[in-house]
Parts: sequence; structure tokens; C-alpha cells
Amino acid sequence: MTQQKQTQNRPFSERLLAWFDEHGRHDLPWHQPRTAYHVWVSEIMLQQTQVQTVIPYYQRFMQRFPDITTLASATQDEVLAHWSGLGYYARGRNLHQAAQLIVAQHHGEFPQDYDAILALPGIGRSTAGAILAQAFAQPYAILDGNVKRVLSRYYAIEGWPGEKKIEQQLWQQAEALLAAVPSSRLADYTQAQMDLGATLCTRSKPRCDQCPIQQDCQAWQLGEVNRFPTSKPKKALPTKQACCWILRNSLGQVWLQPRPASGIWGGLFSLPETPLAQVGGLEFEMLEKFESSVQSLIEWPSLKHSFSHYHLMIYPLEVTLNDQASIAPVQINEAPPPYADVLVTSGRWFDVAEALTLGLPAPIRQIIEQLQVGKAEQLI
DNA sequence: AAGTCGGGGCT
DNA sequence: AGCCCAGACTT
Repeated sequence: MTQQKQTQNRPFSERLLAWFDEHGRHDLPWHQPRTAYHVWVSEIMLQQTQVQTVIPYYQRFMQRFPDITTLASATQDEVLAHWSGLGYYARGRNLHQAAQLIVAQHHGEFPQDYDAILALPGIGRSTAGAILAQAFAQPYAILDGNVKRVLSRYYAIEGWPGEKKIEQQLWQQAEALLAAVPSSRLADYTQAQMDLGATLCTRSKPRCDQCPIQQDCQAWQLGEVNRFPTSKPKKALPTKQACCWILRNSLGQVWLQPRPASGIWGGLFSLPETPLAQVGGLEFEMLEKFESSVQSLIEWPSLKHSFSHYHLMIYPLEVTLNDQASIAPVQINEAPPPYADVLVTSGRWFDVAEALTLGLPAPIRQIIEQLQVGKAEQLI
């Protein structure tokens, strides 16, 4: 079974390594010499940071701190001074602290044991694997952003790689593929995966035509490379609230007014609107305008409407006036956008049937349609 | 599982 | 103007 698995996985590493020999990056600064210290420092710097950004920092760092002992005996301030501009300064602090740990606990020699490496601050599973494979030719897998992207496509894995379950699947595949790699090529294989992800299997516009594993890539076979890896789920949309005013006159007509040309529902006819947060404030102020002529006030059940960037809860208030002359234009400017405007700007009374011929926002149309239904019921 | 750290590149 | 990046760590 293990033998069959290796046979199945051989094309991946064989094709990848053949491609790497010709097109891979063999001239990176941390490849000469490729000691554990050099690989370690480069891997820490490369966390969440691109190669071109890292190179000048790496060179200055190595010139000042050529070995573990020098790094360990430096002050943290001087280490951080060489980190300045790279960001994620905890990386620099951890690097310095780990160097002192290595001096204190490992006689200044970088440990070759997985658990000992993983115990060093700033080194997680993937970075530990990268060091072991590249510096010590030990069979440990990596799973950085590059490998996650390559494997998500190669196996057409559905689901965001940041999800625990998906990440677990990816580790499993990474280790299965590693089993077919010749022990003499573990360092190159590790670098090759990252080179493929960084130069061909990029997040956007991947160069599939040049990819050595294109024919076995399941995302490619599906013709859906751009669908993998599944993107991070977006945050839950915020919910905003607004009160809309169903103003009726003695003829059963409803007041509608055009919305501002820009912003949500730009230019459409709609009901007057106030922010719900202003209950007792603007709403009270609104009612005062009609106080002498309000015949009834009905609170409707709320409606929910969703946009691409937020949900909107609408709380309709139906105000019936006992004549048709008492509604004077009222401008309330205090409300924040996107519901800044409100009441009665330039609108007029509409028969319900006529209102339904206008361009209306979908939830407002629903309300108006209910007015029509209500009227029909009244007639019966 | 979600938040935090960060400057830089890409669309 | 977001989104993502050779992640690890804390909450």
C-alpha cells in the first residue's frame, strides 16, 4: 500500500524537481552557505514577507550577526534595529531569544531534533520542517502559503486553508508527497515547492502553461484553477437599521419622494426615512410636525434587506393624517450617511396603484404592495 | 476559532 | 482600498 502510494506520488516530486533544476531559484543569499543558521534566519524573515523585501535585510543582518553566538550576545535593541522596517517585530525578538536558548541549552549548535527545534520561540511546524529539510536533509514537510496554494489546486481541495480541517488535509497530502522524494533531494524539493508557488502557481494569473505538474493538477483538469484555494470567508456583514415612514392622507394616498442621486438606491422613489437610533429624537421631531393632524400611528413588522456590504433592517411606521394639506417639507440633516437625508424633500402624494409604477427599492415595493392588498381587503 | 502583528506588492 | 503574503503566538 505504501509502495503504491509512493508510485502515485512520484510524478509530483519528479516533475517538480526536474523543473526546479532548470527554472528554480538557486542563487538566493541563504543558499550559500546553506547552514541551519542561515536557513533559520531566512525562514523567519520570510514569514509573511516576500523574497525581494527580505534580501537586503538578510544581508545586513548576516553581516552584523554572522553566527548564533554573535546574535545571542547582542542586545535586543541592536537586533531590532536590524529588523526595523521589516515588520512583525516579534519575529526579531523571538529570533534573538532563541539564539540565547540555543547557546544555553544546545552549546551554541542549532539543534537537529524536530521537537527541540519546534520548542524554539518563533518556530512553528512549517518553519521547523523547512529548516530540517533544507539544512539537515531530514524528511519533514512544509506547509506555507505557497504549498497551501499549490496543493489546494493540485488536489482541488474545497475549503479555506485557514480552516483547521482543511489545513489538516493539506498537511496529510504534503507528507504523502514527501514520501516519494529521494533522500538526497529533500532540500531542493522543499525549495522547489516554494519556487513553484512563488513564480508559477501564483495567487492571481498563474502561469499554468509553464507548470511542470499541469497535467495532474485537478484544478486545471476541472478548468477551475482560479477557484482554488478557496478564499477566506468574509466577515459577517454589519446590520444597519432604519425607520421608514408610510405617510397616508385622507384619500389613502402615500407620500413618495426621490432619493438622492448618489448613494444607496440613488434616484429611486422611496418612503421618507429616519435612523432608528433616533427614536424619541428625530422620530419624535417628525411626529411633532404632524401632531395636529395625526389620525393613527401603526407600527409594521420589520423587514430585512441585504446588500453586498451590509444588511438593512427596516422598521416601517404608518402615519395616517386626517387631511391632505398638513404635510409640509421637513429637512432633517443630522442623520449620518447613508441615511442622511430624510423627510420630506421634494415628493408628493401618490395613489397606491400609481406608486407601484415607479422605480422603487425592492423592500419599499413590498410595503407599497401590502398597502394595495390592505385596501382590497377593506373593500370586501 | 478569532485576533494580533506590519510593511509592501498586487489588482 | 482591500486583499494577500516563506506564520506563530495569544486569547
